[in-house]
Amino acid sequence: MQNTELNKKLEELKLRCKKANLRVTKQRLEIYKAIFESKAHPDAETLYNSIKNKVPNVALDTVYRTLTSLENLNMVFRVDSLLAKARFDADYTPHSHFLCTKCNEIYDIFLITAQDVKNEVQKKGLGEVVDVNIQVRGICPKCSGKN
Amino acid sequence: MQNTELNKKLEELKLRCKKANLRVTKQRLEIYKAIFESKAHPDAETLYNSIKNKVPNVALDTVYRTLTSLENLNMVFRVDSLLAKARFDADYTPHSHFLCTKCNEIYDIFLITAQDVKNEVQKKGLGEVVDVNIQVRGICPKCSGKN
DNA sequence: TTCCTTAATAAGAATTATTCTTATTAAGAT
DNA sequence: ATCTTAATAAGAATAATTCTTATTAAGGAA
Repeated sequence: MQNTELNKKLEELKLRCKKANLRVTKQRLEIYKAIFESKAHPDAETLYNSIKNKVPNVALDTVYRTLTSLENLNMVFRVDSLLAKARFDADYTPHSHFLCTKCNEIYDIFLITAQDVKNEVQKKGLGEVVDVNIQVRGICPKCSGKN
Repeated sequence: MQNTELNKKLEELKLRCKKANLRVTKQRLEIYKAIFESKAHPDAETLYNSIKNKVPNVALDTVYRTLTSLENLNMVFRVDSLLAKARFDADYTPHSHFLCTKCNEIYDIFLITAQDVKNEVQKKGLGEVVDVNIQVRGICPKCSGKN
């Protein structure tokens, strides 16, 4: 059996939909799959284009609505990108983002933990932490030297 | 003599304008002053309203253009806020942001250093770091308990 | 000071990401 | 198989930001 990881996630998504009284639609599943399978932290329009073949006349608006519902189900999250378009990630393993200011690619960085930040903020009573976003902007190795 | 800190900054701004062949305009100075004096990480429209009395018929577009030029001069930076509107900060002392998801206020947190993150990324050769943004989202003490 | 070049501005149109409106479709409970 | 209503497609609307153009003014030169 292939794609065990993805299938597990899809089952989890279905479960959470049911718990939240949301219907399991082809659009929700396909959009989730597209995010899960991409390493590029895609934006709404990219996702829209990548599912068009599977859901022929899907509307861009549906992608936006679905992204919001997936976000509420904690199946994906919005990457704070300083770019015009919102971008999304389905990978909840603790990591941070390196955003290349030349090519706009977002790379995952797995050596810095947001958990320490969370603990510290919580400990000092600064507020109730929902999530921590550590984002590094810079020039990626591929782009350094260019232009 | 009052506002020594602000005056120093304004002199620095003038200096950087000259170096970059940018003209020192009343609009640039007033917009910078408004950001410097605010602790609220204001957005473009807020700044627009707060300088209207000093620059009566300033255009919102000028605020946007000026913010970009101040950003290029490294006099202000964009706070990555996950909100629709971009928000700005003139405080370059190392700090992070706590964004309250209820009231949308952005609080400065001075106990986490982005420098360590920068060093680590650079050391591992992941890229050339321009800036690090550590952002915590959550509920601030004022808002917890509400609703 | 006055003149000159041109960067910066004001005004408003245009653009673009995102959200809303409405009629239609289909998920899933009965 | 039927029914209720959440989710959808289509396209209009909204709102943040940027662009276009004519005008103004910063600041260097005369």
